[in-house]
Amino acid sequence: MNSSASKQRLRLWLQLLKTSKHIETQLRNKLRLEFDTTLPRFDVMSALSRTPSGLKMSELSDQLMVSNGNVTGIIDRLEADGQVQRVSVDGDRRATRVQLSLAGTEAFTHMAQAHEAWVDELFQSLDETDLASIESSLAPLRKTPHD
Amino acid sequence: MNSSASKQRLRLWLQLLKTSKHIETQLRNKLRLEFDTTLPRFDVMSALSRTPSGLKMSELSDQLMVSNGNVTGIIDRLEADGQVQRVSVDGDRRATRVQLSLAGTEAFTHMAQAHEAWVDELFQSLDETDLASIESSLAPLRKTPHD
DNA sequence: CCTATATGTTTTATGCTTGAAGTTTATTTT
DNA sequence: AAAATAAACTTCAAGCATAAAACATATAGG
Repeated sequence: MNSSASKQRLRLWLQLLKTSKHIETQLRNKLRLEFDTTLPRFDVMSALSRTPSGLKMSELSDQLMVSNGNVTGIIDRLEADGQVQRVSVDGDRRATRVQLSLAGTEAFTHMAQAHEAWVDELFQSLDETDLASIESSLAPLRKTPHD
Repeated sequence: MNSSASKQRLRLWLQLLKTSKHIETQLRNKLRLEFDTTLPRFDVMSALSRTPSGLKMSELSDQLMVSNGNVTGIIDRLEADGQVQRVSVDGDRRATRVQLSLAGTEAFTHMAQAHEAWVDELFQSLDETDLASIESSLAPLRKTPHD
């Protein structure tokens, strides 16, 4: 029962969480002030922008790691605002594919540019060595142990 | 405009976020299944447990980095369940101090023990060198640049 | 076939979260 | 001391989030 390593892991987790929250807060504020939008909406649009042909609802919730019902709500609102559209998937009448509309693509292009610059600034303190080392340390954390 | 470092920072941010979300999901599930509680409730109780004399509402929202109104709601529910109690602060009738009740302290003791073990397991892949190096890299991210 | 089971999405109930506005009490300014 | 300002909470409206149930369509197995 290596209690000291255990405590240190716990402390790292709390710091990881706190850091994420801090960055999220910064980005949320900027998105609201400069583009009058929210982080969840931005995240959804970002995922969609990487696949112009669109993503199924379930693919969206997988990628964003949020529940299905959650995605339904966000897409409902984005669709009402004309930023995305639901199109039917042929060959499967259960599924829906969601894609950015023209307006959505246009809006996202501007936001993405600003967003990248904000992140760049927030992460200024890290040089390429730090980046690579943290990335490689984080990767195994996303694998569930022993299964 | 060092675009490559900028892209790498963005990628790190997305991975940081994804990692936090993954860990949070694991912990949330275990808290629900084993203790029938939620992560926000656990976080509040954890903060309170570190200061038996209690914390003011504003101290809680500072520490947890959530809004005031949010804390009000969580404390309302915890209080209704007898896990915490609001006590008045003498010398300032605006403020409230919140502290764990006897039942809350008892419940938290069990949860904290399990929680530490879960985190220890989720972070197994990191040894003390990794832990120290990540901790020191993360710290500057929580300082707002130039101010 | 046709029943069972699995998949894709939405709905429902409840709780979390935010930002802004409101209330009450303290502190500062004039 | 009165008026302005600030601080500590709570309330409110809207959106985000989850888990579980419901619904609709697909895919298998007998």
